[in-house]
Amino acid sequence: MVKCTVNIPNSPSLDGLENKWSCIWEQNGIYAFTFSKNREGIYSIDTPPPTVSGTLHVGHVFSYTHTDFVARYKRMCKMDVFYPMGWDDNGLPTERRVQNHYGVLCDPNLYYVPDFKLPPSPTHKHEKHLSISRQNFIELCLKLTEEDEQAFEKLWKYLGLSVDWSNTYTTIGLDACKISQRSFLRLLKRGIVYQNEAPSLWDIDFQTAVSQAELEDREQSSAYYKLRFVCKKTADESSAGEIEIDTTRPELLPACVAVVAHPDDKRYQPLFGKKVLTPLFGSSVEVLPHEAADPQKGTGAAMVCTFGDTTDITWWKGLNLPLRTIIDRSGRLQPIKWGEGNFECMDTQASQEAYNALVGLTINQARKVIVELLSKTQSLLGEPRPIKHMVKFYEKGEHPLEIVTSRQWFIKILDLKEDLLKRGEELCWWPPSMATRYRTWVEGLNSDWNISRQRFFGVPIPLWYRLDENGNTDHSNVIIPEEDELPIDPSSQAPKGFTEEQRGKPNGFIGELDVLDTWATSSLTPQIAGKWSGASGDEDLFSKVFPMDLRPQGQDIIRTWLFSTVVRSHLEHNSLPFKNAAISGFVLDPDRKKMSKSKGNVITPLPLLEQHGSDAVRYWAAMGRPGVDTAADPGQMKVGRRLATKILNASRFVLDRLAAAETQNKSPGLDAITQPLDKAMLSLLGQTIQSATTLLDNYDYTRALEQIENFFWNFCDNYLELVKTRVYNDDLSLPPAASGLVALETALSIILRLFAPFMPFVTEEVWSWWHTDSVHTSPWPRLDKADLGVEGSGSKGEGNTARGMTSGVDNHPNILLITSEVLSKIRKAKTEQHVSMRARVESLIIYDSPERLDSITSAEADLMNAGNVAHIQLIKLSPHESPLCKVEVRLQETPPKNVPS
RNA sequence: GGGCGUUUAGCUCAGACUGGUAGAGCAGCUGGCUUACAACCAGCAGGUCAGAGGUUCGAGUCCUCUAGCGCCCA
Repeated sequence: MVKCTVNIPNSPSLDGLENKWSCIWEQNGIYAFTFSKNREGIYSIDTPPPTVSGTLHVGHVFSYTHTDFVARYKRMCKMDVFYPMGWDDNGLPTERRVQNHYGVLCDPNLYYVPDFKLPPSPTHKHEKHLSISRQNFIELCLKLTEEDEQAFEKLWKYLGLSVDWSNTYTTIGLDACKISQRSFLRLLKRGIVYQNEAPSLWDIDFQTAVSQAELEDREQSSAYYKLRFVCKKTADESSAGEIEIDTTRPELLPACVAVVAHPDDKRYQPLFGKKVLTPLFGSSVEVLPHEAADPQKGTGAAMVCTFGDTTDITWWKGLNLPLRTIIDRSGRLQPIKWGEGNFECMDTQASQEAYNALVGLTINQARKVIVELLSKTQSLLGEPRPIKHMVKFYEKGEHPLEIVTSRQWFIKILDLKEDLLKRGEELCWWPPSMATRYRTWVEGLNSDWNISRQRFFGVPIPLWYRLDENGNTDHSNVIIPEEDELPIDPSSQAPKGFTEEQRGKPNGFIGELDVLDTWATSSLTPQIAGKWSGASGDEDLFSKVFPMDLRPQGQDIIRTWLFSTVVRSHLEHNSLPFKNAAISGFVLDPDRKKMSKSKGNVITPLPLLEQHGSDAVRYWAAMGRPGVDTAADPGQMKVGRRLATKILNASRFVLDRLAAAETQNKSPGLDAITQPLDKAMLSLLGQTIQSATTLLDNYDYTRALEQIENFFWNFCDNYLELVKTRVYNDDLSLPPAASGLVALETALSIILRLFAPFMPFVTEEVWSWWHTDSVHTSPWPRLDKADLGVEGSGSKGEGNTARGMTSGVDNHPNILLITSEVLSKIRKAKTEQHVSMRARVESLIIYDSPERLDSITSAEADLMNAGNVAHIQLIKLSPHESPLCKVEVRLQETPPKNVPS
C-alpha cells in the first residue's frame, strides 16, 4: 500500500474502467505467478479450459467469476497464485467448424504438406471439399481457434479475471500432446492401457466409438413388435411348439443368435435348451436362461442380436454366442452371404432373398421393410404396441448409438473402482453434496474407458504397427516410440529404424490412425498447466503447483472431466489431482429455465457486461453460491451497478475531506482516532473483516460479500452522516475532526480491499486516487491495530458484551448501532411529517437503559448534528421497563402530542 | 425404478449444523433535491414458511408421509 497525495478526477465515472484497468494490470503484470514462494505459499488453480470453437455464454461468466473471487482473495492473502487459462481446442466441435469454414476434409492417410497454402475459398457450398493430411488439418484448426481464443481472452480481461496470461495452454498444443502421449505410453508399459477388438458403442454420424461417460439416455417413442419363433422339430416330436418374442428392433432379426428368458420364468423353463427358428431367415437359435432377462418386459422372452443394445453384449459374452454382424459403421445393413460363416440357415435361397430386400437400407427403412415381410408370413402377431423407452445416444449425436465390433484402446478403470471411491472421499467438495454425483457415477461404471476415437483433430495415439510379408497389419506387433521423441504424429513420421518408403509396404509399418479421446487429454490439465516432467524441462513448477489447490468446474462434467482427472492422477501420481473441487451451478434464464441453444434463450455475455459494467455482472455472479443454480437476473446486475456507484461516491466524499486536510497540511496518524463513535465504527468493521475472512476461506463468497455490503450500507447511511459535520470543520486539526478523518480513511482503505475481489474495477479506480500501487496486490485487511486503527474486537461474542459500556471500553460497536437506531427514528418522524431530512428538531427525548444512554452520550454531538437537533434529553429506564429506546421527536412548530415515537 | 436437491413476501433468495416473536434486496406505495450520491435519500406496506401428520412447553428449523419443480444414475 503505497500512498500518495489525493487526486480525485473531475467527474468520476464507472464507464471505461474495464478497458483502462485491464490494460494497466496487463502492463504491470500484477497477476503474474512469481515463483517467489514455497509450496505452502502457493495457491494453484486448475482452470477449466473452455471449448474455443463455440461461443462463451453467461454461464461461463458466472462460474469463472466465482473462481476469480477466490484467486483475488488468495492473492491478497499474500499467496503466490497460479491461475493459468487453457483453451480446449481439441475435439469434434472444432473439427466440424474447420471443415465448413475452409472447405477441407481430413484424410489421415495423406502426407503432410509443409507450407500448405489454402486454395481460394470455395464459392459454392457444394464444391468438393479438399482432402488434406491430419497435420495440415490440425494447423488449420490451430489457425481458426486462435482467432476465437483472442476473442475469449478479450472477454475474460473485460470481465476482470485475474489470470496470468503468460501461462496459457491449449489442449492440442505441443505440451499437451507431449504429456498426453507420454502418459499413454507409460500406462501402456504398465499394462493399464490395452487394445481390444470388441463390441463398442458407435455413433453412425460421427463415425467414431464413444465412451460410457459420453452417453446420454433419451426417451424415444418406439413400439413392441411381437414375433413368432417356431420350435425346431426333433426326431421324436410330432408337432412343433412356438415362442413369442417382443422386440423393439425387428430389423435386427437377421442378427439374432439366441432367445433368452429368466431362469425362474416358468413359462419358458420347458423350452430352455431347445432350438427355435427365426422367422424369414430360418436360423436355428437356442432358447437359453439368463438372469438379465426381465420377465416383466414384453412377453418375458427376448431375442439376442449382435448387437441391439448393451444387454445383448452381456448375453453374447455370458452365453458364449456366435457373432452375426449386419449393421455397418454408417448404420446401414451390410451385404451378407447366407449359408456362409455364422449365417447358417435352413433355406439359403429363401433367407438370401429376404435379406437382399434389406441390404443398404438404414435402420429405420429396414424396419419398415422387415415388418411388411413378417406380416406376409404371419410371423408378426397383432399390431405393434407403441411404447416409450430410454435409448442411449452420444451426447453430441442425433441418432441412437449402434454397437459395432472394432479394435479400440482402453484404460483399465473397472479394477480401480474401490480406489476411485476413496479418492472421492478424500476430496473436499464445495458444496459437499456434489460428492454424491461422483460416487454414483463410479459405482455405476460398467466398462473400461475407451480412449481411442476414429477422428482427426485430437492427440494422435503415438504408435505404429508392423506389416507382415503380405502387407497385412499385425496389431499385436506394436512399434513404440521413445519418450524423448514425443510428440509424434505416426501418420506423418516414420518410427526409428524405418523410412517413410516402408509405410504401408510388406514388412514395413503403418501408423495408428486413431486419436485420443478429448477427455484423455483434458484429464491431464493439472499436468499440462504445471508442465509435468519436463514437457518444457520444468519439473520445478510441477512440484510447486501439483496437486492443485482448487478445481472449479460445472456440475455437468463431474462424470467426465472431474472423474477422468482423478483417474489419471491416481494412476500417474498416486494422489488426488486437486484438494478442493468447487462446483458451480447452472445459469437459468430469467424464467428459471435452463439455457440451451435449442431453446434460443442463451444470453451472450459481452452486451451484458457493456450494459451493466463488469463489476455489476460480477456482483450478480456472486449471488450464486457454489452448486446453486441461479437465474440471469438483470435486476441483480442493476443492484450491483448501484453498489459500484455508491462505492465511487462514498469514496469521493472521504477523499475530498482527506484532500482538504492535505491542503491544510494536517495529516494525522492512526493514534488520532479518539472519538468513541469512530472507534465503534472501526470495531464493527473489524467484525466484518473477521467474518468475511472465515467465509471466504470456506469458498462462501456469497455470504462474505453480503457481510461486507451490509457493513458498507450502514457505514454510508449512518456513520458518514454522523461524522460529516466534524470533518467539514474549518480546522481539520482539531481532535474530533482529525479522529473522524483518520477513521474515514482507514475504513475506506479496508472497505475497498474487502470489495476488491468482487468488484475489481471500481475499487482499483478509487484506490488509485490516493495510491500508486494496485489494490489487488495490497494485503487483505487484518484485525491488528496497524491496519484497523483500533484493537481488533475479535469475535462478536461475549468479549465485547462482557467488557461492555459499563467498564468504559469505548470502541464498542453498539455506540454506532444504537446511535444509528436513534437517528433512524428521527428520520422516520421527519418522513411522517413530510419534511426535509434537514428540518430542525426542536427537542429530542430518549428513554432507554443507562448502558444504552451511555453509548448515546458518547456520540451525542454527532447525533445532534446529523439530526439537526436543538435540544436533547436522556431519560433513564430500568431494564425491565419497556419499551427500551423510546424516542420522542419534537419538530419545529409541531405540537408534541402528534409526534409518534 | 433408485438417489440428491429444492418448495419461505408479487420476484430473487437468507434463515444450516445447534427449535425460542418471520428477514434482506428488487419491484410496489408514500414522501423528500439533504455541501458523496435524484443513476439519490428516507419511510411504509407485503408471508397459514407446498400439504398432512408426529416429537416438543414451543417447529420455517427435527422425524414420517404426500405433492410440485430441478438434477444425477439406471
